[in-house]
This record gives sequence, structure tokens and C-alpha cells, in this order.
Amino acid sequence: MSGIHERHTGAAATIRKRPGRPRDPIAEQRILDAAINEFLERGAARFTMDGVARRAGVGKSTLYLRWADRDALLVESVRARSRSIEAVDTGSLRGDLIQLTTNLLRFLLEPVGYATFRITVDAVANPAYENVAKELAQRHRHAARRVFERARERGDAIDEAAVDPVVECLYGAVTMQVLNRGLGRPFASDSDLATRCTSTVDLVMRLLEP
Amino acid sequence: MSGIHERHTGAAATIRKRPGRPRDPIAEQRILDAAINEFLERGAARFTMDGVARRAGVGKSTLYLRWADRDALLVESVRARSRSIEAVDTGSLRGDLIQLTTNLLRFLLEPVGYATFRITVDAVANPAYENVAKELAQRHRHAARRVFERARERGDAIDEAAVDPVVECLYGAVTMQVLNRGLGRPFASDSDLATRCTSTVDLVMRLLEP
Amino acid sequence: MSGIHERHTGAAATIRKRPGRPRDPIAEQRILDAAINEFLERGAARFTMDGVARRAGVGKSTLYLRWADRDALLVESVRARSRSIEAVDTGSLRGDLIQLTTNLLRFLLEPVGYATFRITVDAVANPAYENVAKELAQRHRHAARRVFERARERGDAIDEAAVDPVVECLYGAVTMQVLNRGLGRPFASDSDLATRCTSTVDLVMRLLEP
Amino acid sequence: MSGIHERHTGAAATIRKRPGRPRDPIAEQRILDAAINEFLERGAARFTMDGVARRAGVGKSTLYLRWADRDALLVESVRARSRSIEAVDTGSLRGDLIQLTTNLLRFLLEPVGYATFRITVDAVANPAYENVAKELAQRHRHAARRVFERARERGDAIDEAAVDPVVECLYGAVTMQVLNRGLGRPFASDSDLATRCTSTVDLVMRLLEP
DNA sequence: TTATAAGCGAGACGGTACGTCACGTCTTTAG
DNA sequence: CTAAAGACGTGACGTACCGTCTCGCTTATAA
Repeated sequence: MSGIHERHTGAAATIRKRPGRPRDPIAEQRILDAAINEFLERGAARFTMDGVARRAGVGKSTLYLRWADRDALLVESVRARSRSIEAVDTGSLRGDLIQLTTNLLRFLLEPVGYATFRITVDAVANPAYENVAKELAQRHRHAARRVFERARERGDAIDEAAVDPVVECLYGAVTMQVLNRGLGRPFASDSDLATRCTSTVDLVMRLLEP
Repeated sequence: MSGIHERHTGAAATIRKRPGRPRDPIAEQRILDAAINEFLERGAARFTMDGVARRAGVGKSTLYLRWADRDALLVESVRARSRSIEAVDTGSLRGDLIQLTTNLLRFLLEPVGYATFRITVDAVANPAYENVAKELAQRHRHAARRVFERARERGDAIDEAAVDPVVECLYGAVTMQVLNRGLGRPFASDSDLATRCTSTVDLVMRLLEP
Repeated sequence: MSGIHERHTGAAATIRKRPGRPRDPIAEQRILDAAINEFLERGAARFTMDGVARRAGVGKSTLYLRWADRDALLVESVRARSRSIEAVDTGSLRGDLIQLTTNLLRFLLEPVGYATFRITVDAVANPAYENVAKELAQRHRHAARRVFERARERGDAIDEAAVDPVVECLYGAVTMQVLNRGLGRPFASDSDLATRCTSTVDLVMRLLEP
Repeated sequence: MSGIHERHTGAAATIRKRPGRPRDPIAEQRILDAAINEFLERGAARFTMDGVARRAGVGKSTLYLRWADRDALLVESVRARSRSIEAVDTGSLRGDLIQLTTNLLRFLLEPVGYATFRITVDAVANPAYENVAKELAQRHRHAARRVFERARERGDAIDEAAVDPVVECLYGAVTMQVLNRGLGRPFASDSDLATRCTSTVDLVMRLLEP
């Protein structure tokens, strides 16, 4: 970890006074774009560093200067594209849950979204993906937590013990639907997708009644 | 594809009348055993055909004569070992569901079981896995269906409309637990695992009340 | 040599009462035809047993039952097609030598003929070709010997000590011409080829004068 | 073919301006050494790329980066070792021819030398060998030409028209002797070999008298 | 101004595995 | 009881990536 693959130098405090040529800030984005295209066109298994370097018009050394290995770049390129699905606030618990569930389902039905799921799945066996998987899980958990916090603030009567299992069921149900359906056969319409989510939410919400 | 990689010659009718040396039936099992060991020891990513051939004391050509490629063999070796988790009959709906859920969770926490899950996940993007994924889904669906059939036969009052969503939630909840937990950190004890499943089942069973 | 790869069962005397399934009499010719085609189309290096078997519509064991190995079949298929070039009798030594030389040159410029030469060349390093090479050398030597025998019978005055070296030079010169020329660039005409041989013969014949 | 397997970058003018890591000049020699050893120990047929790579301590990709295929490397390694047989200057035409012929015969009786001959023979049917064959032929032709040039400079009386056929006969005769003799049965002694060449030269030299 | 440090594109390098292909053997059933 | 069919063990082929390395630059800070 000693200065190699440092990416989140972040902090404006360290204004960076290191000698030597600074990293090309444009290259970073070109590489991530190339990587996500490589991923979308060829899939995770056939995603290659040589391919990304060629697409980005960049030497392989530049890739390995910034990312430790293939997995790291693959993960980051996918993560960079995974749009935020957490922003949800409809004014009611039911509305929020429907929105959340619909967002998740829609997200998982896109290549990039599904890729984040696959990364989570692979993370169980591949430590390289562990951190991203944790981060993604964190984001989903956080979103759910916010929804229920707001419900509490509004004074809704909720069986607190049921919250976690219900979220688990909701997310799980969405996952099952994606697996059963596949990327190839998306829902007929966006409203069809929403309807499906609505009925699931309406069903499990009964479990929240104290 | 005609006649190549034919594996399910099936039909006892055609007792095999093809001339020439028949495929060694023992080799088949030796290869699958070697393959599953290769898989368990080295993981899916480092699973190699040369390794399997060496372990099985078999030529690579024999492998490629029977399986189209690395993925096909990997999938089949895993599938061959995925023990039947469907056999469930405790006498009550609640008992059956708990048993079913516990079996599934325990299965998914083993390397082979988790591999079948990964195959299902990959199948969404990789047509090569489609058939196996369908077969696995079929087996799970069948098991659940049997449980509810028996409940109906016993005269249990069930909200039929809720059956499918409930199963979806149950299986989904188990999946979520596996993903959140990882293979590395199994449950403290088998009873701990069972307790967890019991509470989940008890929760969602409320949705089946008419 | 004990009954394996027996090929010249010949002699009608042995009417053949050997037990067991008789050999398919048609197979032999079909195989040789397939072999020479395989050879002509793909060359000696890419000549394969599987290819011959496929062309002949025959199992590989049928090949190995009759020929010891790839080389044996290759050699025999070529030898079976190498037309006799020895028959020469023009009435004069000069005429005979010109005829002999021309025949040889023409033969070596054909694929099959050149192949016999290559076999001779390979025989130096590959014992499998030894016998054929010897047989071929024998035939050439025999032809030359006959020519000079007839010359002596006609009473021609010949420096006997020069005969062998002259034949060596003649055959060698023809070989050199083939190597310098290549199969791809044959002589403009057949008479051109004959002219070339005539002048060479006329030159070296001076060495035969006592 | 543009720039791939380029080996004779030659021209000192272009001091090498190609970007990227330059090819290791040491590796080249290591590979050729390994290759010639592989060839001498195992013969042309059992000469393998993996073997060469292992001997040279080099990856296979490095081999294929420089040589198009097995044959190309085999040919080049042999060519690199084919010692110069052209350097001949005894002070007389007869001496030069004897020396030249003896050198050639001795060369062809060694594995590497005979291999160059086989390459020439194969070149007739295999375009891949064409260039090497031409180069080798060129070298032999050049050596012969020099010998006769010096003879002319010394004022020897020579029938110019006979020069080419005589050289053809000499080289051809040597070739015939090698073919008749084989690598396995070398001459009893080096002087035996020289005697043989001397008598052949003495014979054909008569043809050079005007 | 000059020296030193690092980034960069290019591509060679040592490896490892892939999937193919051919050889010559072995194990069946066919005749 | 041999012939024929074709699966088998072996092992090399040529390709594709991996992650590292070495070049000759370019671009910055430090002396």
C-alpha cells in the first residue's frame, strides 16, 4: 500500500508537491471509458487489459500504474458507472419501498447493474472483489435504512423486528426475478416492471404491521 | 453439433449399436471426480483442463471429446455433485419450509453449492450455462411446488396468490444471507443456521394466511 | 515380420484358408488411392493417417493393420505411383543415356517423382525409408548398368573406370538442375528439357573415351 | 507481413527508432544455441518449440515473436551454424576444386550440413524454405565462381562453356555420394574422403580443356 | 539552468492455459 | 478368431493474456 496504486490522494491538504511528471488526469477517464466498453462488449470473462489499453490508446504500464490488476480495473470501471439508486423520497413508506425496489430491479436488468451483482457474487470467493462488494452492500443497506428512518419520523407504526427481514425479502425477491428472467428478456414495459414491484411491496408490507 | 459431445444417449432402446471402441464409462466418472477435486482445491478461476486430465490420468482429447470446453466440464462436474436438496417431508407446511430453507442455505454455504449459484448467475450473461441454470431452477421450483401440494392435500388454508411471491421471498432471503455472509464465515453452528431459517419462515408464513 | 503387416501374400498356391474375418479386398486400393491424394494435395509433411482414413472411409486400425506406421504407408503410396523409368533402348549409348537422363529429369519434376527423391533424402536420417531408398537406388543403378552392358555388346570402346563416376555425374547433374529449378518452374517445353539433357550427356561422354 | 518477424533490420542508418522495449539481442543467440542443440540431440522430427524455449530459458511467445513457426526457427538455427565452406584458395584450379569438393562432402556428412541440404530439397515443395534455399545456393555458386575467376586471373586455359556443367557435375556427384552412403556410414578416414574427391575432380577437369 | 524524478506509449519478456490435431495403441463389435 | 471402427493417452502446436520489464520520450519540481 506504500504509495503504489494510490488513487484517493484526495485531501486538498496534500496539494501534491511530488516531483516528476504528474499523472495525466485525462488518461484516467479515457481508460475507464475504454474499460467499461470492453466490459459491455466482451463481458467480464473476456475483459482483457491489452484490450483496454488498445481502446484507450494507452500503454499497459499506465494501467498497472493505477490499478493493481485486471480485477481492480474491472471492478472500478463497473463501479464508476453504477448510477446511484439510493436517492428515494416519495413521502410515504410504501412509495419509498416501491421506488427503491423498482430502481433496483431496473438497475439489475442493465448490463452494468448486473455486473455489480456478479461482482458481489464473485466476492464471496475472490478477495479482490471484497471491498467493492462491501461498499455496494453498504450503499443498499444505507438506502433502506434512510427509508425506514423517514417513516419513523413521520410517525408510522412499524414492527422494528421485521424491518431487516423484510428488506432482505424485498431485495432477495428482486434478485430472484432477475435470475429467473435473464437480461435477454426484459419486462414488456417500464410500468409492467413497476406493477410487479408494487405488488411485491404491498405483500411484504403486511409483515411490518406491529 | 450433430453427435458431438453427445452425453445423454439416453433411450434404453438404442442399446448402442455404434461400432468402434465405446467410450470408457469409468473414465467419465474419473474425470468428473478429478474435476470436482480440481475445482474444490483450486477454485473456479484456477480450474484447468490440463490439471483435470493429469488428475484423472486421461488425455486432454478425452476431455474435449466429451465436453465442448472448460466451462462445460466445470459446470457438469459441479452439477454432478450438487446433492439433492429437494427431498423434504416433515408432515407440516411449516416444517417443510424450514427444512427446505435450511437445506438451501446449508448447500449454498458449501463450495459446490455456491458454485451452482454462480453458474446460475453467469447464465444470465453466458448462454453456455443456460441449460444447467434452467435445470437447477427447475429442481428448486419443483421442490417448493411439492411442499405446497402436500399442504393442500392436508387441507391447510392457503392464500394461493401469495404462494409464488412467498417462495420468491424465502429463496431470495436465503440468497441475501449468503451474499452478506460469504463462504469464509459460516454460521457458528448448524442449529444457529436452522434458527435463522426458522425465524424467516415464521415471518413470511403470515403472508400465506387467506 | 511374424505375420504382421503381411502384404505380399501373393501366390495363388496359398488359397488362403486362414481363420477369422477375411480382409476387405477393396480396402487396400481405396486406401492407397486416398493416400496418394492426401500426399498430392497436402505434401509429405502434412500427410496424416487420420486424413487418409477419412478419405478412404476406413478406420485407422485398418491402416495400421496393413502398414506399420505413417511412413510405411506414405512410402508405399508414392512407390506404387512411381512409374518405371528404366525401360530404355534406343540402339546407341548416346541415345540411351539421353533417354535415361531425360526420363529421370522429367520424373523428378513431377510431384510423385520428386517425392521419391525426398524419400531417398530423408532415408539418410530416417531408417524407416531405408529399404525403399535402397530399392529406388537399385532400380536406377540397374538401368544404367543395362545401358552400358548393351554398349559393350555392340562393341563400343569404353573406359570402364570412368563409367561409375560418369553415371554419378549425370544423375547428380540432373538432381542439381531440379533443385535449382524447382517444381514450380518447369521447363518451357518438353524438347527444351531434352535439349538440356542432350548437351549434358554430350559433355560427359567425352570422359568415357579410353 | 509488415514488420512482423523482421530480422534483418540491417541498415546502420536506421539506428533503431522503433518505440517500445527493444528485443533482447542476447536472447536471440541463446535461442539459436538452444535450437541447434535441440536439433542435434533430438533430430529434426523431434525438434520442439517447447523444448527450445525451456533450454533457452525463454517464453514461447518470444520464439513466436521472432520466428513465424517451428520450421522457420529450425531452418534459421541450422543456417546460423552452417559453417562457411566457401573460403578456398590453394593457388591452383585443381587444388581449389579438390578443396571445395572435399569441404562440401565433409559438410554434407555432418548433421547440420545435411540438414541444410534437406532444407534445400524441401524448399522445392515448401515456399517457407525458399529464401534460405536461395541463399544457400547463392553461397555455393559464389564460391565456385571465385575459384574460376582466380584461375582466369592466373591465365589458365579454360573452356568457358564447360564451367557451369562441370560445377553442376561436381556438386551433383558429391550429392550422389552422400545419398548412396548415408550419414551413418561416414568415410573410414578424412584422407579417404579427400582421395575420393580428388579422383572425381581429376576426371571432370578434363572437360574444362578447350 | 540544469539535474533529477516520475509519467507515459510502445512493446518485448517469462509464464501458463487454451483448444486443436496427429500419432500409434487399445477395446469393443461385426463378419 | 481376425477385421474394422473409433475412443484413448500422449504430447506438440500456435494463440492469447497475464503482469513485469525496458526503452526513449515528455513534463514536472529541486538544486
